Amino acid sequence: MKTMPAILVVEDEPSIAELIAVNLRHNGFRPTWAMDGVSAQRELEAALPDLILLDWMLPGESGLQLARRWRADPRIKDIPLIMLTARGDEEDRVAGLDAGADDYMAKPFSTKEMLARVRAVLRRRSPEPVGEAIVIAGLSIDSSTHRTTFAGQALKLGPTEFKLLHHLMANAERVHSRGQLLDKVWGDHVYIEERTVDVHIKRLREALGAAGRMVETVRGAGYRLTAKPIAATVLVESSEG
Amino acid sequence: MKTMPAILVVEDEPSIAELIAVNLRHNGFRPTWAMDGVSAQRELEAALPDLILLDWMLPGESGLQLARRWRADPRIKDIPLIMLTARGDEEDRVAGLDAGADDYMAKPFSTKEMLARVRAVLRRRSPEPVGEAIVIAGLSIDSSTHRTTFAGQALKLGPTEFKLLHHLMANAERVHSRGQLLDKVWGDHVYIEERTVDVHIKRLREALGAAGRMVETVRGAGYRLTAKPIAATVLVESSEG
DNA sequence: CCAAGTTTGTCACATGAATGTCACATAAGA
DNA sequence: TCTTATGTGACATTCATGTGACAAACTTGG
Repeated sequence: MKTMPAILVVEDEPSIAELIAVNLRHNGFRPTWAMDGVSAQRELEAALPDLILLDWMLPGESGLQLARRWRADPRIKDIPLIMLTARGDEEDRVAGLDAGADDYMAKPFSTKEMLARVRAVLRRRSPEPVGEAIVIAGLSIDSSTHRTTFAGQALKLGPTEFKLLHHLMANAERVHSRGQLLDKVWGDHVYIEERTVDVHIKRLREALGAAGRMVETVRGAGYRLTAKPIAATVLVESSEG
Repeated sequence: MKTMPAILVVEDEPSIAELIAVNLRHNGFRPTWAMDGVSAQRELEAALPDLILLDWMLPGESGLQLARRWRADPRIKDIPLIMLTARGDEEDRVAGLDAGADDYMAKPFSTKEMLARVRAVLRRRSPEPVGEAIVIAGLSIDSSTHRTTFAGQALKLGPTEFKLLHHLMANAERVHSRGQLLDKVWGDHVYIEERTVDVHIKRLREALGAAGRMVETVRGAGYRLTAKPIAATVLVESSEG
């Protein structure tokens, strides 16, 4: 999960809303809560979420009416929508789908089911980008096949080493501070010791074998992947300007 | 699909059928026409289309009955099916989707809508060639005869394992996340646990016997079918002193 | 319509890989 | 030499995956 998707939960029953929100938050989502159509509308004006969970029965304007209205709004109509209803009535289901819902859940539902449906709908709306292979000085990394080779020889990398190498190769020759690497490879919101990067750099070098020398340390600055590592003892005294 | 997708139109009203066929032909499809269940069946025996447009009201066997029957036929059940109905009756819609239709269109519909739905369903449902055998490293799968062999030996696969293997072989060497497999193998309107994929991978490996090693686990990413499994992994003993 | 067999999705548990952190070793710079 | 930055081995813990069991759904053959 790259970023935490924002999810607007429109549900008048506080206990249910809380249950949903807690579970969403606990699984990498950013839930916001509206208890009726008016406040939901206000939330939508403030910021567009990645997905809407909409209760069928609401005080004031019904969920169905809300869905219909939103589907007519160009800004909102492309946001995935999952309907929640107390009854498993088939007619409701059809009406909900007709109103533009992407999916439908009958209460009571399990936490797992909710998460599965939320993830499925999000997945469907945003197909994962297909990565291309990057090749630098005989070292090749391919994110679609998830394979790494050096001089035709397959290399075995762990998930983190793979992401780390991919980032370094996608931005070769550039120096990355430990903090930048943590943000880009691990993710924005993680709290991890910066020294941990060192350990993974070591593991990466180890896994790369002979190509490990391409991962250079820039003392005081961070790490860099370069096509032409300092192999020979030709020390360049001149200060690069 | 590089070639023009074949579409079987089952519709008793000649004027409507003609309208549909003309529009399809005009937009890069190869329509064939059947005016009732019997001739539709005959068409299907002759050649399997890439998609079926099925009218709800037919003389003789109803569209619903036909759909149910076809969904029970291993050869036909994987062909995308769009139901056409005169009225926008909600119960009909549910019944149609229950019978295994991939989509549903209420007459009258616009040409644009029809083409959009046809394209959407094709895009979703058949990124893989149907009817051709795929052979990779002695492992062969034939979707037209629904047969699988390894080194000439027939293998017995369950329906899900068959689809799973077919998708993996049609996109060999590529890594598929559990979510992607759920979308592509199980279908869009299904919501199941991601871990269920693991179980079916296990069953597939079991059924494949010696070829099971071709199904590789990519930790943290998903699964992949490869022609060259890690048989003789040359581990580089890093004795860097 | 029933009964037997098959397939399917889910769970609970086992297992081994991957991860993050520390302590200490080593190298670089002043 | 002293100080600081980085390399590295070890280790506890977490996490992803493998796997057997099981009930429900479905299929098949009467």
